[in-house]
Amino acid sequence: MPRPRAAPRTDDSVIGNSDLARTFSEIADMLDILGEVVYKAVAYRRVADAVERYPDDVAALFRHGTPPKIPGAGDALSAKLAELAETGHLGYHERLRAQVPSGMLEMLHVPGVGPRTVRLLHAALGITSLDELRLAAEQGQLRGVKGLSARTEQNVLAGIARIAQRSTRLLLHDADRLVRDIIDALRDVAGVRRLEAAGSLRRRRATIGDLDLLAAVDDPGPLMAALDGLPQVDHVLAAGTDRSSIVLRDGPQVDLMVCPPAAWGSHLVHFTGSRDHNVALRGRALDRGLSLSEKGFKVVDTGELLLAPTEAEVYERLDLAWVPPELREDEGEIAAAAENRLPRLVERGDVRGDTHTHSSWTDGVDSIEAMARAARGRGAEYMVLTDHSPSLGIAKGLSAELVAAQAKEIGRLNVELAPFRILHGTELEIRADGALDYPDEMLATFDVVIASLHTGRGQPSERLTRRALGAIGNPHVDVLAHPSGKIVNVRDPLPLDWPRVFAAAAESGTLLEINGSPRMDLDESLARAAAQAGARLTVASDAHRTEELEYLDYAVSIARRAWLEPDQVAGTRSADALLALIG
DNA sequence: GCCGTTTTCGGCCCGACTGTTTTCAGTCG
Repeated sequence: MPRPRAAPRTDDSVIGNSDLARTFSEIADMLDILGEVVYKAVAYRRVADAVERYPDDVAALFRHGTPPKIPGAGDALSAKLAELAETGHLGYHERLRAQVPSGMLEMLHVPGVGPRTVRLLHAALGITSLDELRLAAEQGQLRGVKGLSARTEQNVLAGIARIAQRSTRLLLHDADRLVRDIIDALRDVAGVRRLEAAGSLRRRRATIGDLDLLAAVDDPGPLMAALDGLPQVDHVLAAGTDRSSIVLRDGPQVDLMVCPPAAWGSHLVHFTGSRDHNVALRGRALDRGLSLSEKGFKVVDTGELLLAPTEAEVYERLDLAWVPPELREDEGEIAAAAENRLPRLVERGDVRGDTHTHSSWTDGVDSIEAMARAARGRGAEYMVLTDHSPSLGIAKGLSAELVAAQAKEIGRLNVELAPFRILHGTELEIRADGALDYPDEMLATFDVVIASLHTGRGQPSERLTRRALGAIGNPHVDVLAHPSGKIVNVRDPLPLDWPRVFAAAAESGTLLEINGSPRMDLDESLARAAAQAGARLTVASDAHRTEELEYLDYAVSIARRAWLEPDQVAGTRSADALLALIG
């Protein structure tokens, strides 16, 4: 399962964070298949997660003699990280690979097939790959293995067929739409008191695996029946009294959990996750003589069950402040909640203007006026219109003459739409050679200049970094837009040297954009690192049509996951204060 | 393999559902 993307490799590193994480994760799977004590695999997975989310290049830090403190890595795993970082190889990993072919790791992806089953299939039938497994199931060989049946064969074949469908995770934007439709269809079913999205959707992760729903009901029967009967349902995976899983025609799986209203709080905490956050909460409960599950708190000594109707009551009993869902990743939020120093996260309502929008003057669909009216309708006080500069030919970038004409049009609209304001900006191309697309005298005429890298993406890290630093260092450039250049499920991030970029942005006061379009760039780990380096950020929609102005909400979600407070986000200011800030 | 305001050894989070089973292990979230 993809996680928040890690820092990309820099030029002098031989192995990136995601490569390190993948190796450790593979070791964990192999240990499981070999039947090692489970906690060993747990330890490798914990370190894999931590490395994946680490904001700096872990291997480079090892090579520079300043090894980072990775949570969960003791002497043994730190030594293995060091070996991998310095040589690009890990002897231990290679020895395990000799015992467990890579095909056996792929078999773990089949739903219902875990390490025990993989081991069993290998021992009984010599199966070492997904293809061999499919063949054996098709030929009816699995039913001959003790503990397996003809039914297992069907499940395995169905599972293998589903693997291809589920290869990419849902973009948050699409998941929202699917869940909204399902909730609308089920909300009025008899006996449903509450119905909400939970899981990674509620935590507002950029990509979603399964869709999780929680319902408080008087009687689960009608709701479960209604779920199974939805037109968008392809088939039912599992149906119990407390939970049900279905697969939608579009591919994603929906897990619906039901609970009595009196246990809503503990269920919502449990089903919102993340796994690591929940594990930490349950450990904290045990410290207090309580066993926490979705049902509530069980007093260990007496077995008495203490219900938690609200989330706040769950956290309160653990001596914690209520933790916003976006922070529930076991990334320091529990300690912060214990010490009452959780951030006052930026909210959608704090944001007064959008700093990146387009119109039909370049590659947008709607007129400037339509965009402005729609933004105003969504509660904005202002928007920055940032149509493209000329060298981005595909986007009909604006000549100097058209820029002047656009300024006139904006002046006219600002009279008409006052007090709403359109600030005149540009999305300025940072050319492949690092030159900027308009001369400085012309840049000085814009209210706001946001600079972007769209071309020369294949350049080495140092060259890309120097282009970004060049733009940041130009006094007329106010924002570095979608800094990593990634697009979710489509395009990998550029391998910039982030510590240098963040330091330069903090020094010059150049804002770093959090773009809420399907780019979702910066992501939360980079945005958090940027803020910790002292840089200020801005949230923006990058809308090319009025409907896309809602992307601003997604940028706010990333900002919240990055622990940002209102002051750290530029657009929480009035238009005048924003202009004063970027001076 | 990690870790310690009760611990340097003995723990390490909890429950539902499924399948093949006569009481439970494996898988999943």
